[in-house]
Order: sequence, then structure tokens, then C-alpha cells
Amino acid sequence: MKKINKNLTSFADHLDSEYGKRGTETREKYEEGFESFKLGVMLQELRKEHGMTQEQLAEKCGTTKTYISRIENDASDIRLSTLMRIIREGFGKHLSLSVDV
Amino acid sequence: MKKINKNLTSFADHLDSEYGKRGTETREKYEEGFESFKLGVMLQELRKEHGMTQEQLAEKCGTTKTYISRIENDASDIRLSTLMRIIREGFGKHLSLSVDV
DNA sequence: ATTAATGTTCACTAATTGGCTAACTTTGCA
DNA sequence: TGCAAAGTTAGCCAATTAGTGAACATTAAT
Repeated sequence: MKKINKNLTSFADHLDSEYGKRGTETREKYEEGFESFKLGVMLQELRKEHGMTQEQLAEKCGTTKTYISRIENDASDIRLSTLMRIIREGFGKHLSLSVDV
Repeated sequence: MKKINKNLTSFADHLDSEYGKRGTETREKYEEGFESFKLGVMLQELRKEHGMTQEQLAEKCGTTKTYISRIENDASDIRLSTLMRIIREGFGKHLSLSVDV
């Protein structure tokens, strides 16, 4: 449950591998927590998959390495538009939102 | 392309039905726009599927109908944590984030 | 061990969200 | 038509994000 799959792109997949499927104890413990905490992990994985430094990513999406670091690490909240911008400008990808039951 | 499928839960699905598949002209036009605009549509659909008024939803997730209206309509940005809270507290569901290529 | 690159923390500011209340408008229906 | 429910808009305010530079810490490599 702690091994990180390098090819994860889905946040749900990430959660599954990190906390187990929904319904399990550790997973539900997570669900109650502050969810965007692990967003930083997803962003960091994505960044590393693209072989970028924080500074390179920051430059691509018009911010600073300071800010990227804050998002990757701490529990700083983030605006949806900012998250989308980072993924679009930084990685040339597209953030999808979906609602699970 | 304008007909709304009542059972949509995925934002990507919503975009597909509303704008066509990615790569088509109308869809790409959308992709360049301010993406969270259509988030309001998704939330409104979700709310109506659940047969709730804005006020009922607001009460469930600890805010006001004023705020729900703002999100459903205008281009007001939203914090990720707030969006997750609305979906979790309001609908008992779970927001998934994923990154498309 | 030194050095350079990378990443983190600190302090501050401007801009924006989210909460709140009240007033206004639209919709639905008897 | 008239009334009530539902939704929208307008201000205001506190709390938070996002942007910035500088200082500090960590890592990697030789």
C-alpha cells in the first residue's frame, strides 16, 4: 500500500494504491481528512514524470518555485482555476473532474 | 450536442455531450476558455438529480443559497477544498480528479 | 568536503474567496 | 392575478490564496 506506481494519473487510482479501496478502514480514515493534502503528491508525481524541476514547472505556468513547493508539500488550499492552469500550462494536460458514488 | 443527459456524473462526459469529443472545433474552443465556468452546470445538474433546492444544498454543506447560486452561475472561482466539501457534504459523493493526456 | 542545483521556509502584499444579510427577480401554481 | 417558493444580485467583511524575493536547507555529484 505504500509502493508508488509511477504511471498513476488518476487521483482515485492514487488513493486506491495509497489507502486501499473505499470502504476499507484506512481509506475511510483518509476520506475524512483534508483531501487536497494528497493533491501535492499527485502534482509532484506528475512533475517528476515530466522530468521537470519545480522551477521549470513554475516558469511554464507563470509562478514561482516557492509556490509550487508550497502546493506540493503543505496543506495549502488551491483555487480550481490555479490547479487547472498548472496542469494545462505546466504539463499540457487537462484536469478532469468526476463525481463518484 | 445540446441535449442534457440526466445521468451524467463525469465532468468529462458532460463536456463530451455538451461540446463534442476533444479534437473537434467546438470542443477545443471550450478548452481554451475558463474551465470552471461549466463547473456550475455540473453542480446544478447534480443538485437537480438529487432533487434539492439551492437552499437545501446550502444547508447540508454549511453555506448559503447565495453562495450556491454564485457558483452555479457566474465564473466565481472556487477553492478545491470547498468544491470537495460541497460534493461530500451536500451529495454524499466524492470528487475525483484525474489528468487526461 | 565543496560546490551547485534543487527544494523549503519566511515575511509581506494584493487580490479573491466564502460567509452573511437584505433586497430584488423569476418561476410555478392555485 | 396573486402568492409563495426558489433563485439572483448587491454590498460588506474576515480569512485565505497567489505572487514575490530573500534566506535557508537539502540533495547529488565529483
